[in-house]
Amino acid sequence: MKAQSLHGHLDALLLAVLEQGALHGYAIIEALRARSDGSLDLPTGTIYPALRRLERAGHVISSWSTVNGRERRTYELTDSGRRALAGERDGWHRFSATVGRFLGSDTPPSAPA
Amino acid sequence: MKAQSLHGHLDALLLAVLEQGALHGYAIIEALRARSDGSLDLPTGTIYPALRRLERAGHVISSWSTVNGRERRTYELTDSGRRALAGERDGWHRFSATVGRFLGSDTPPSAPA
DNA sequence: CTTCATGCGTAGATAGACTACGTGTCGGTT
DNA sequence: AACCGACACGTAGTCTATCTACGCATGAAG
Repeated sequence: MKAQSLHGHLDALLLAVLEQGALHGYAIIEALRARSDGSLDLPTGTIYPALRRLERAGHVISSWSTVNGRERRTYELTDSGRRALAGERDGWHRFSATVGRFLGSDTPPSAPA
Repeated sequence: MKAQSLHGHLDALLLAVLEQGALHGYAIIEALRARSDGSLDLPTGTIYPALRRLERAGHVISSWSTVNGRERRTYELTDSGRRALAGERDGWHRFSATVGRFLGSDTPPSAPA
């Protein structure tokens, strides 16, 4: 999948993966890849700047730790981030409903949690 | 809605509106606005270049006509365009399913045609 | 005659993700 | 011991697609 199409929806995805628990950058990339069956294989040059944007915006906070001699920066959602996520979720639903109206809204209902 | 988020999906939308019949540029804009309840209000500077892209790609063909002393350029889907639309549709479904898996895939099923 | 809706079009700005680098550790292979 | 791949972070510059802001022209309405 062309991640090109992610334009404007990446922040929402990042907030969403962090909703289920704090992760460090590399793990976020793997989480996105895993939960999308490999469709979303985003390069570090996309993820790290995005995370810093989110941190500057106050939606996440980061903290360093050392694991196996490797420096990790772990990101965690803030309250502001949780609110932002709710907004992004809403925006996504409106967006996908609108586009779906043109391209066929029959998105096969993937099994919910 | 920020049309910003359309990035990469605009061509699909254009092909989709043309699927139901040939239209000229201005009418395409109105069709998008109408069928989206005003959510998609795209400026001419977005539409016209996009249509020319599609024409260069062979997905649409245009023809001039004069109506009420006004020059109109009417666009029509080609076979290639129809095939492209099928692909875009497929791509959209995969995309929205993937993103939906993270943001909640519960897109309310809007009534089909 | 001025203004608004219709209708086409281009040039330059802007935004957001991408490519291509660069740094360093750890573990396994040769 | 040298090397290479996985882990883990990060930045600079490019690229693509949409947007903003124009410009031109006709017809109808005030």
